[in-house]
Amino acid sequence: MHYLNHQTIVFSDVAGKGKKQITFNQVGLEQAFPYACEDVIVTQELNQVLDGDLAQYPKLAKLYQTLEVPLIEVLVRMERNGVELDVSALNVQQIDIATQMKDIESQAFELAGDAFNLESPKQIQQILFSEDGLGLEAKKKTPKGAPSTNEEALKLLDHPLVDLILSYRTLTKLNSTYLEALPKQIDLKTGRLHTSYHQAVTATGRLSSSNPNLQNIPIRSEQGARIRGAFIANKGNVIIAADYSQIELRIMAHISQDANLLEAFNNDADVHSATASMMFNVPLDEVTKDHRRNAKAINFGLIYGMSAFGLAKQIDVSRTEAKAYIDAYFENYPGVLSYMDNTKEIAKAQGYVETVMGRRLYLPQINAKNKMLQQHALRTAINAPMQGSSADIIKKAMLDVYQWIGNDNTDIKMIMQVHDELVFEVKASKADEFAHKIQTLMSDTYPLDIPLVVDVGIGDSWQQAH
DNA sequence: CATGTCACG
DNA sequence: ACGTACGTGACATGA
Repeated sequence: MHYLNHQTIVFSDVAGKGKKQITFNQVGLEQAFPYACEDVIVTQELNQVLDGDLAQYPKLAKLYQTLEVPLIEVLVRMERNGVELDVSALNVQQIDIATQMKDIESQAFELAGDAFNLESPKQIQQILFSEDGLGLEAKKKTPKGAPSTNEEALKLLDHPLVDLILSYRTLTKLNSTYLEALPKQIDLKTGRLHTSYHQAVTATGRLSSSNPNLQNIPIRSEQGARIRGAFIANKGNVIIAADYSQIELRIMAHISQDANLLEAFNNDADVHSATASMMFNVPLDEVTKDHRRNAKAINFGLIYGMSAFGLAKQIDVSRTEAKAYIDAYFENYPGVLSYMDNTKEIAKAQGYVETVMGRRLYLPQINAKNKMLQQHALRTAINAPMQGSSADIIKKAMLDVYQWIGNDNTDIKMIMQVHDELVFEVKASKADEFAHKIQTLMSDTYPLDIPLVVDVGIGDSWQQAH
């Protein structure tokens, strides 16, 4: 509509939608024919228009032609490879979890004095906050103004029921999103799980993954790690997982050229400890866990374009203290401060920011009069070059690794990408050799002038690789 | 279909 | 007075 002033027939027009949707092979020819032909024609006409537009931006055209277009083949290969799932392990875990859920449920009903749906925020809200219920004081509201029952809000309450609710939530989340859903999505022909990667969804240049989303497989909790452990290699093979260490902070060091940050990475230091040592003015061997935890929160905050408020909330200190931490940081990393300021100025002046490979993110709200919208755009301006450059670099690595692997290699397959991590299924007897080669290819620092560290793990499950 | 919540990097 | 650290996708509820 925008480029061709033409309204296309959409898929739901010919196949219906929702539960009543039919598959395309059930659509009659008289309907399928114009839809399918129009798709081809429109694609070709769009290509002409967009190719012309892109030619106005030589740097972007090059990024498109040398990075994004060649990557398509790699993504296709990865989608078709798929990954094997240990369904019986998931079934065993599901029985465990079902037992725990029943247990929690009966305890919760007893405390509440009545049965209720533990998965309904509305009912939880009634139980906890209404006069008929426990009459607790709600500390937080949802965007719509209702009392919030999310984890952050519930942790502020002092009542045994909230722990039960939170535990129940964790279990149902894992059960419905992974334990129940994943086995159903196994392809009957290949016996494996095949995701779809989306190359043109995110604002920053990252990929996304859906049906199923293989980029949010649990890892952080114990039960979660057990689910990840059910992603296995085919018989005779092992999983190799290779991930970039602190890639976004390294990119920040590269772009800002801050002397202290560069030095930390050039010496292969533990960056959070190094930050803590500088900020709190203590020798490296006197950095406590608390120092390091706070420094780590600051480092993450920097990547996200933090405010004193946001940092305060994250590490549970007053806004004044948070502000003091931020000031201490910038005193020691002045290059980072000027980078942040420069980025915001550039964003305001040109209306977009760039990654290391020249990918652009346009920020139409950057000069908005509505301060909230503008501030959001400013934070995005800070974050996008780091998140986006990281995406550039791993995409480049995927091309390099794929070129080495070749299209039809049965000894090694690239099977997943999780933003800063590549996962492979490799012949067990060649695991060490391949791990080393992958590490070498991914460690190529182009276009950064700072070392990139790649952690490589070999195991017979994805879990063991971590 | 909107809302709330929560899984990941 | 409100909202407030980036980017995603999936699920259940309930209108």
